[in-house]
Amino acid sequence: MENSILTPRKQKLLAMIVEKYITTGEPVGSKTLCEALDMAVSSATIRNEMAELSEMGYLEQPHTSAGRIPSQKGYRYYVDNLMGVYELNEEERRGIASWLEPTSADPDKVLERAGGILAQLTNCAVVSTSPSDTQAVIRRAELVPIGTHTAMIVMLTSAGTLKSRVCRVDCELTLEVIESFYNIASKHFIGRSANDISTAMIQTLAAALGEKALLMTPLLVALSELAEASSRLDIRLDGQSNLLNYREFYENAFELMEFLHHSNSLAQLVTRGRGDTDIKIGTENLFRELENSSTIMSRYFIGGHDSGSLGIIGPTRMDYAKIVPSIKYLSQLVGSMLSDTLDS
Amino acid sequence: MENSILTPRKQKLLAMIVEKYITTGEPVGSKTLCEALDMAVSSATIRNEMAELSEMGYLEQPHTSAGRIPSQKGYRYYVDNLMGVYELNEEERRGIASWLEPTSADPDKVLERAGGILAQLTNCAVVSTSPSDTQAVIRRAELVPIGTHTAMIVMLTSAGTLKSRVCRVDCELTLEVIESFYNIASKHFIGRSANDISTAMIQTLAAALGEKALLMTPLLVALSELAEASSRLDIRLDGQSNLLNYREFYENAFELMEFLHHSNSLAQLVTRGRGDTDIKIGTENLFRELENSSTIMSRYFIGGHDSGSLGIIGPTRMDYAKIVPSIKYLSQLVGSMLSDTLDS
DNA sequence: GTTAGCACTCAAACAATAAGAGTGCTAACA
DNA sequence: TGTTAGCACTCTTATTGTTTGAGTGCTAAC
Repeated sequence: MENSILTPRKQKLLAMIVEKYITTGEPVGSKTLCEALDMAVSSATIRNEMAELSEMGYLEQPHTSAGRIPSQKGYRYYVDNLMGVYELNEEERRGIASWLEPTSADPDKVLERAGGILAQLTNCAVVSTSPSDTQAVIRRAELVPIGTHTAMIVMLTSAGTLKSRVCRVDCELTLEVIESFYNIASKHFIGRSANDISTAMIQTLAAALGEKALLMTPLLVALSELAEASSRLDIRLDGQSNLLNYREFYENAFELMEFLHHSNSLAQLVTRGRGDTDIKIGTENLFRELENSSTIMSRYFIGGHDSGSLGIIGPTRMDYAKIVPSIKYLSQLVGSMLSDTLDS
Repeated sequence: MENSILTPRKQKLLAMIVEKYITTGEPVGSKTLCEALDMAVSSATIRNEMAELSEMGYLEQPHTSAGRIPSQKGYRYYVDNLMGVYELNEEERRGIASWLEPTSADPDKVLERAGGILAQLTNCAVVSTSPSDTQAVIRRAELVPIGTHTAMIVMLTSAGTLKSRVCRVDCELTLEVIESFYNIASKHFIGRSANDISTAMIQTLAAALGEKALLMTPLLVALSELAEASSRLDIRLDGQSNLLNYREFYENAFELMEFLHHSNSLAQLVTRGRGDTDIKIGTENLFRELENSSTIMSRYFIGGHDSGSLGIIGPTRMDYAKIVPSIKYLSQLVGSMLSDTLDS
């Protein structure tokens, strides 16, 4: 981007400050830097440079007599221009793979396992979504009688999501009712995209049924609820408690945790990233609750199609250089495992 | 129980101390008690009584110059003998009911809603289990082809739990394969209790299949995994973040949260209580992670059958007198709602 | 452009003090 | 015998002042 603005030495300093701060969590001062530095340059010079970096907005100071810590802008510059693209070595790759592979082929199980691994690897909270497919259509809709007045409605989409709901009808579940359920389902639901099912449509449908409507309404409502549920993202959350280990979250732990359990917000978070792997730092996340957090979101692909997300939420002070390749590798692995089972 | 040991005045004092401490969170001293007390008795007398209560193990002192707080034994005595059985008034009952009722009949939705309400009402973490039935048998087992080599196996039990798993077979999913799946399923799975399906049984089954075994094995494995999953309790957790608001959990927040996400432990917790509503205080919970917590677990009944749990986890310093009736009422409400839909 | 040196700032650590809460004990009292 | 007043004692908490050390910014010399 605008890396021409920073001299090579400033770049090197900024990188060192970021990396040092990431590992120690303490503001880093000119002396520390000077020692850890091979360039034969005195702490005074470094101080000058740091003063300039501060003025430019890349660093900030908790208080006058403390060292510097990277500002949000500093992290951003580091991530965009300075961060070494660390490659996982063979051993690490194998480690991850051997953890993931013995899982059963089931997508949910794969993601559960992947979430666990990533949480452990990064010490952050992990968010992931089940494979989703905007092209998906409703493939089956079944009514399974549970009692004389109770039925379970099951809906299966072509994307492989299965949702069910138990519902109760006021009259007895006669064969006739069941039959007309199947008629309606196959006529108006099967083959349609789950997004197309609106409450308006349900209402017109019910109206058209005339007197039979009373019996069928709860079933239709269940169907539309299921359609709604099928079209909504299934979001997994793993390793949330990891975040409780970071000082920076002590104060607002409650708010942060509440936020994580609020799946609406998570859905926005997860769908927003464009690009293969998307890093958002601090307020770039737009959610007030995340202003001290960074998120790294990555997409996985099934048979070449963009199908889901895998990412983490952690403190801005995180080891981007190590975490990014882990996420990339893992989401690629997840993608290929799911492709094996789903793409055929 | 052994309430004969405590004089009426000691009982009254203990009750007051517990209640005061519950609301303020501060150790309570003799003077405070004396003021809040109608009995015409001086602080000195109260001090004598408190000293005795301490000696008997009902109270403890954080440090010499602090007031007293109830010990675990003190809480226990309070709960067993002193606690007023507070009755929810009509308004409160209606409030809870009106929050719960508009939910759809689906058990999972009902419990989700109930969990939310209880979490808000008690400011604790809420644990609940879906209706389970030890008598339940496998009712349907279906194979839905997803691709040429991939199938979704769906299992439905008579208790109304639906589980599914995607799995992959090495050969093409011909009609023949599907047919023999149904043969095996209806012969060895349908009508059986999920508990009866063991890996040993799967192995003998596979052995008996001879050369067809290779194709069928992944399907059989999936079936047994599903049986296992169906027989396991489905545990919901709500309002976990509430616990982050209590001072007493600040230090071990991470461990506590980890514990809550460890469903094995939760399952033990939830199944252990005998009796209608079961209160466990501190170390009575047997889990090290809960030694500063109390749990209140209640069962709900569907059509007269003990079917599931609803309970909370919170600090030992909780308002037992108010929480107990809330839980009781709510679980009774849940029971009757679920009976309406499921028992027929 | 770099460096040494120095005065300056500020947080963190420490010690000393004071204030206050609450206790236990004793001796007197009903 | 149970109750009470009084008092010395303990221990926490808050406050204040002091010291220490890290780190800075600036200046003048190289």
